[in-house]
Amino acid sequence: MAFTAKGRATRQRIIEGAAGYLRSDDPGNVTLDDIRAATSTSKSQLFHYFPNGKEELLLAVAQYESDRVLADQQPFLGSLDSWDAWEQWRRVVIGRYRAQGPRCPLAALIGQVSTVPGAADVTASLLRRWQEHLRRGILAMQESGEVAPHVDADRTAAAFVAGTQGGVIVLRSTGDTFHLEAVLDALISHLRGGGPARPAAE
Amino acid sequence: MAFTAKGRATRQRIIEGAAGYLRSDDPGNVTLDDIRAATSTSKSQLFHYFPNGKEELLLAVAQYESDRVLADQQPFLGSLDSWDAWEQWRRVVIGRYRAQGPRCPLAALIGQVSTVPGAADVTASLLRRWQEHLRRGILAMQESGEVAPHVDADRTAAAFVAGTQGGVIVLRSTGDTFHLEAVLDALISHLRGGGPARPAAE
DNA sequence: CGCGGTTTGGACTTGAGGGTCCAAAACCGA
DNA sequence: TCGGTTTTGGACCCTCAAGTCCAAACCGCG
Repeated sequence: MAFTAKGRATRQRIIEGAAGYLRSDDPGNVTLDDIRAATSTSKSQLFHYFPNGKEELLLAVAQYESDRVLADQQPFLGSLDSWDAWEQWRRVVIGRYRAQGPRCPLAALIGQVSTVPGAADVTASLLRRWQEHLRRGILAMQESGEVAPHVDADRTAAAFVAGTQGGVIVLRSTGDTFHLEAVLDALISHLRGGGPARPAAE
Repeated sequence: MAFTAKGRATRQRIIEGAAGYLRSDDPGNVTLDDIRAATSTSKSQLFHYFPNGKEELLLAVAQYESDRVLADQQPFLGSLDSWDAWEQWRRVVIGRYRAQGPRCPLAALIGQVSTVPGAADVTASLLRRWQEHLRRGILAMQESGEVAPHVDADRTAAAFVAGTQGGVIVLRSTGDTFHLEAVLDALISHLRGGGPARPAAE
């Protein structure tokens, strides 16, 4: 089972080719033949590099795609330490998803392998990393006094994650970013405005 | 093609049976045989009542389920005219989805028929009705002076829709309602706190 | 050059599942 | 009761796609 350099290159080519295929035109159901065609490989190669078949292959692609999701939000996501950075981040997120349109390769993938146990892990891990970046950003803002100290950073980060996800979901069925923008604006403004449930006697 | 009373009853039994089956244990892929088993019908009945086959059947089930989504949030969703109503609504939503757990019959359905054109319509229609209820609620709150008049009701309603969707999505992969609660709290508190981007010179 | 391995091509098998069809049963109005 | 219509059962067909397998090509190495 030791792959040579050539072997590893082929494996990678399969993953990237499959990812590209998924990103191109909405492919209701992906078949191994589609992937074969998109990557100019043979059936035996697919099973050679992914012995557990389609499941394993799609999971690898999902992993690959999920890394891109966060990478695409950099460098802003990594240093949300000023209101300007937050605005930039918002811009990048909206731009990215507007460009992507109703197609979401990751969602499509997860949909196809939702039955296998590993799929949930990929999603969960992505969400966790995403949320962690946001949490750090909020903490940084608190340290520099731009966000009120009583804000629960983790919970607010969770709200951002949920909001973004929801915006993207809605985008998938409506095709426009109105909801995504609305929820991001609401949450950022909420963050600016001093956090949850200010005591009445403030 | 005119169904008698008995026929209509059978058709309905199929829809409800299929919905029940989808709601029960996570059924990766639904097959007509699954539905047959779950509803004690024969193949010919399925095609008799849904001439376009699986597609049409699942779409009908999706429609049925999507009506339930809103019905489950009543009566609160229909009269969000006090902070108390909003809190009750929040409670009901969270309770419903907590009970549902990571399974989302509607999402599962849409996933299966995402290729057929009608599927997007079912989702879009559901989201539109949902948002409209929220919008009315916000307007009512503005009329009674509980929400600042400069809040954009439609946009804020959109933020709620996106947030809720996202919370549910995250719930699907983590299994708990932390994110859903966080985003709902953030948005409600945002609403209470005076809305988006208050002019600096207020 | 020959010998181990890895890599590749592609024909073949297999099974699942959607959809068709016909005939039997039940139903209903006259 | 009778004839037409609706409803139901279930055997059958047919396609599509995952997975298997074997042999050929390739590649490095002594």
